[in-house]
Amino acid sequence: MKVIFLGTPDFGIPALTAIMKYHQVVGCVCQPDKIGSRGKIEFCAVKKFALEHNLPLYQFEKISRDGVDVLKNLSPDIMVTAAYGQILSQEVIDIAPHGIINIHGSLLPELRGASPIQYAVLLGFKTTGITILKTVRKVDAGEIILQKSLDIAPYETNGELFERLSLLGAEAVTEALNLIETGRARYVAQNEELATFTAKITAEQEKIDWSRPSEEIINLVRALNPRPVAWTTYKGKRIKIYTLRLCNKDFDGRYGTVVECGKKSLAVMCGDGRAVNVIELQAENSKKTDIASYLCGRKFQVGDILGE
RNA sequence: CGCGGGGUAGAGCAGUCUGGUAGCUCAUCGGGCUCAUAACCCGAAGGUCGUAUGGUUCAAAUCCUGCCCCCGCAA
Repeated sequence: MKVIFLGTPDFGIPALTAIMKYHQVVGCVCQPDKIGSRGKIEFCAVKKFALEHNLPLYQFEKISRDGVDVLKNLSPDIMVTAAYGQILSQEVIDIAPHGIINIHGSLLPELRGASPIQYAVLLGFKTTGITILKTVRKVDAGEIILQKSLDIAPYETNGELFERLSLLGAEAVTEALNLIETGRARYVAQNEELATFTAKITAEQEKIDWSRPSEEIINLVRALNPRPVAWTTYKGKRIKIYTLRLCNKDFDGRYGTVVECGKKSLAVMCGDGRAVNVIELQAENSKKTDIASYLCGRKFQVGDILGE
């Protein structure tokens, strides 16, 4: 089939790679270039990939306004979206005879919206997966073509899960395209009553609230790893926290207090009376390091308070 | 020209303001103590202080300049 692929971050790369193998990619669409950190322009993963593989690339400020005619002229059989990042109008949805299918990183109808993978981790889900669904005007509400599930490991980070799901998404979309091409696809409506919604993680959420229970803090930290990373403060300076583990020792103290500080370990009290060990962190102006290295050059003392 | 911080032994940092032959913690190697140890004690090795082998100076990690790389914030 002639396929137009719409995606922006690396989530869609495995899927795009798989699609190229079995179909003709007549166009790639991604979000316009954005100014990255410190004013440099950064190309998104899909753009880099398209350039490397000589795929026709399109970047629309607003696809529903600027892209319809362009994409129509490519006469695709179907369009595939994977974390593209723009809401699609009915006009866009109707461009291809087979419409648009979307690769979504959750088991719909749970976790619709912008951040399904982060929220699966944030909420401490034990299982999640990939849903291939028909794109309709209402976000992530279309009929389901197929789903594949995946167990989430106890301390798995968003980044790790993201990568596994992107691979699973490639498998799933390959199967789905095959079903559609051979006319065997079945479309199953979602149960609207079970739908839950995820918004983008806000900056407000990134600051660790040590008064929360240990498990919740651990989930927050791993949900924000590797980006945008949870943080706390120490003596007025911001420290990013990449990895926490539940501490197996018992301590007393108010939340946010450093209750243990050895040569290679640091434990902080949480709101539920349990402590967590800081494993990986990053000070301002430095790189991410493990706690042992961190403590070589910077000292904490038992009784220090974090987050104030 | 968005704002700011940094590049010093394998690692993480101090020293830079107030120029004067480089220091701390961890790791490494050797030795000791111990029933034993990731613990403790003693000792050793390891750096032309990002780079131009640039400028100022009797003397530069430290002051001035160009370049490279890294990071935080804001978008």
